[in-house]
Amino acid sequence: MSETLLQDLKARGLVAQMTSEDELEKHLADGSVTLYCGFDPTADSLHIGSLVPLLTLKRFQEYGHKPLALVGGATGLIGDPSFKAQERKLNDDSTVAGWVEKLKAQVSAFIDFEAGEKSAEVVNNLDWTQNVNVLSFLRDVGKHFSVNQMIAKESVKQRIDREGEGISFTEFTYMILQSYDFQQLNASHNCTLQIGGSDQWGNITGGTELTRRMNGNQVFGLTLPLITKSDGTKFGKTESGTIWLDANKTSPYAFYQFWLQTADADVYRFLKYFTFLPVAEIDALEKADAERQGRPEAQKVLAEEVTRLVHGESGLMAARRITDALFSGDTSELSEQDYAQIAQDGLPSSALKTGELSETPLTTLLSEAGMAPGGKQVKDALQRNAVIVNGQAHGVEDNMNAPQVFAVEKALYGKYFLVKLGKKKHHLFTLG
RNA sequence: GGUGAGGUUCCCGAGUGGCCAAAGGGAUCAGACUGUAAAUCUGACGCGCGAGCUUCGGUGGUUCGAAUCCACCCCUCACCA
Repeated sequence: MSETLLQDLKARGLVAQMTSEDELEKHLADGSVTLYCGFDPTADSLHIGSLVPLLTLKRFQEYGHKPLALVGGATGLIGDPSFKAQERKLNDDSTVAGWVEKLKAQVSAFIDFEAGEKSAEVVNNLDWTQNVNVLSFLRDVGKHFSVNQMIAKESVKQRIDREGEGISFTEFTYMILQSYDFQQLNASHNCTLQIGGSDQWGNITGGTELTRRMNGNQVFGLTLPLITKSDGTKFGKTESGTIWLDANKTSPYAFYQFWLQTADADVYRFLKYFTFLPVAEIDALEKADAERQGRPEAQKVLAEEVTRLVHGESGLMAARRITDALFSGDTSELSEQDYAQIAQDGLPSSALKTGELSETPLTTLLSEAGMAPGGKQVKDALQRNAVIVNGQAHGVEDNMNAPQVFAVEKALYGKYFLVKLGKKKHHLFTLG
């Protein structure tokens, strides 16, 4: 690799801010550096918002550095106030402890633990926080923080300035805890770099400062950009909610579809953020797409690359299998095995109880199957003939006609009904 | 503890006795056009196929009638102590 890591990161647009660029460049060139990134347990799975930092740890490792993934067993109990509009509810400690275990496993999938000197490690800040004595913490650590400076941080400013909001001492202290993590990791692992989202800048610089004061060492910080979408909506959410990394919460198929639906205006940027394809290759793809009329290739490349990174080759194959089946237009050509496979691969599916059909309107049936949040949406689709069962469109007149719509003789292979609501939502009903 | 401002349907936010299932915006969903993209236009958007049913922090009350008035309570925020 003739390019340096920092050059690559910059070319990808992955650097938001960093502490003293020249010195960091020199430091990284000097040899293997130990760096860390924290992930707080705020749910039982990470979502794609954490993907950029995770992949960045991996990028560092590929360039010969040693990544530490910190799981916030302690900080997760407090809650990071950075750029949060409101004070958050505290989660109880057994819940957080359970989440910590899940995150550990998830984070581990992205970095290499068998890489000699640069082997990754997972650490938990509860380990060095839980037995700290309040008084010594206040005297040894707290003394290094100026409340004036803390209040001035952009990340808490809106909470302090905004009419009608406030910040508890608990959340206000979060920054000190995170700073303490950096100082501890510097002492125990010779960790000299922290990376994180751009919202973490205040917390990270707090840590570099504390480490300098307590350990006398110069350490560095680098933040990654906030992922934005061209249409201004929040990245990582869809109609069905958050896109999680856990295959049980977001199936590889749904995950693949998420990336496939990326807007043209975002897709090349996302390729740089979320894949390991060389920047030159991405630029070439963009050029090729622009020259060719019609549908670009980029979304497909993005979906394949990211799905493979998160769910592996088998997850990707499953996602593609379903996608090909559902969007090729002609689902009647699918074999019986294909249907069995589709359900197993992650397409939402449910059993159909023939006995209850006469009592159940389609609106209830489909919304309860999870195809729509309420019967109203199904009704709306029915009025537009947008409900398609095994290739046949149905309108409102069939609403109370479930037994006919789902008549056994119409089932494919005697048991399957593939229902399509609108253009993108599919559900497989199985008799029995 | 005191003073002030607040708590409305996913979010923001109007509404101060009937015309309120509750303005407007956002988000979301469906349709048209497309390329499973964007933009645009159309429709939906408490629940219910429907008759209808249940909402405006909570509980009681006034009234023919309450999101709106009264009492008490809970919660949030700001400032002061």
